[in-house]
Amino acid sequence: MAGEPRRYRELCPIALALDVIGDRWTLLLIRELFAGPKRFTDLEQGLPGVGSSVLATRLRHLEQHGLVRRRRLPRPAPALIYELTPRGASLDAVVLSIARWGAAYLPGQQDLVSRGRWLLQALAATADPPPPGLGSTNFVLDGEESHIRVGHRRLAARDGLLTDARATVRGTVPDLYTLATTSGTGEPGLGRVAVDGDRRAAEWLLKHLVAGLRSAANSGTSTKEHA
Amino acid sequence: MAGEPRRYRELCPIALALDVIGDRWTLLLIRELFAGPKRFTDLEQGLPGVGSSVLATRLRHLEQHGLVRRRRLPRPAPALIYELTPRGASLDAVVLSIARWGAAYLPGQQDLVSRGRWLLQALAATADPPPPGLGSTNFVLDGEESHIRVGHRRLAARDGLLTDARATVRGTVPDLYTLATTSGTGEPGLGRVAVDGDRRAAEWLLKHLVAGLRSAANSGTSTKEHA
DNA sequence: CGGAATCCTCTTCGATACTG
DNA sequence: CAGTATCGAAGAGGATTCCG
Repeated sequence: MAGEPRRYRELCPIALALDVIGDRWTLLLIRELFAGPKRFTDLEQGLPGVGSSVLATRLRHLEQHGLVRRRRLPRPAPALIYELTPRGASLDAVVLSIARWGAAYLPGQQDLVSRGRWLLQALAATADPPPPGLGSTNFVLDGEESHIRVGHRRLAARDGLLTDARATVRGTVPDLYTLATTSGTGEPGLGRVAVDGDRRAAEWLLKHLVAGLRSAANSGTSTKEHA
Repeated sequence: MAGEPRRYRELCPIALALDVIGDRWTLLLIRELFAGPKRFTDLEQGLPGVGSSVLATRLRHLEQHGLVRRRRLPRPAPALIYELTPRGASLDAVVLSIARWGAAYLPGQQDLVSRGRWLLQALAATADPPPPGLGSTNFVLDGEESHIRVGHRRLAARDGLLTDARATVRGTVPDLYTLATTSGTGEPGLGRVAVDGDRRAAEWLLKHLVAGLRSAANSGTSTKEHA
């Protein structure tokens, strides 16, 4: 029995929004679903520390509010998956603005759980609109497969590999993190990551991504905070 | 003793952002500060139900992270006020995107606490960039003074009255709420609100505001949710 | 094996009371 | 006015158990 969930009861769009997406774990759960449909267990893996009970409660809440849909996959994959509805996907502006604001905290972090795709989502969120000719690229980071798709006006990071990617970048998450957050003098090139396929295309994409992240991280008025 | 605040400990800009602004009440507190500097007691009034202990904890947290600054006002006003730092003010994109997304929930609400300025913030957040010639306007709603300033590319709602406003709109919050959310056939005019000063200017501004709110509320894929 | 419900402990919240 | 102290209630975190 969850009882009535806590609400603000204010006639204010921010308060009404937070009644739906303001609970702990909710926006991170939505971050996971922006990377593609997920099973319950996938979500547990993508939200370290969440606890199955809280996750089930959040999923039910989001389903009731029409942000998430539960769907049974047809054969040959007898799995129950969760995915964003159009209303849920319309949170992209919210998720992007939070990711851009939070990018200022990315450099210099230690002792945090890391996932390749989180870093790719950060890079995609902070990137400028792609110049013509920039190509979608696959990534295998710490053995985890994901990709960055180059769309019309923005980049998007999702799970899995594309069949039509221009190149595949391989390495560890620390490798890419170092490449992205270390302000080497001039152009550090690829650092320790390796490339299959069109190396030029991968270099160009990475350069575009790193420039965007640095710009977002610096526009944070570089407050180092936390006495 | 608060102990260590709970953190996600993920190398992800969204998780790092939510470690700072994700706690209950925090974004609503920031909403209040976007309307101008506030004393502790003002904030309590603007956050019905918060409890002074939680408010003090949130303010300390935001101060430590460099989003909020505490300042002692000089004579003749021996008051301690809280205000946003530049880093705190850089949350405007986050607050705006949440307000726009949440605007879909505004129509048809009942039994909620209402404040004139919250509604003005909602209208300012969802409004399109102002056309040239649109003028700043004062509002007195349920006796509470606030205003909407017409800026370069956006509107902003704050507390208090401007000395150089084009007009003053007077009425109750339900009056303005009805005017804003009731899709009357064609143009409902001013409804029950009254205008001092340039009536044409006030009508134009209100028309602009209402159009923006309706557009934002409808782009929400009108899911009525919550069984 | 995936998808939870249950149980237990700990933290946080909300409300009231109290203090410099 | 600007908070701190306190306390019952609600929520989160973690492990285990259950069910199809």
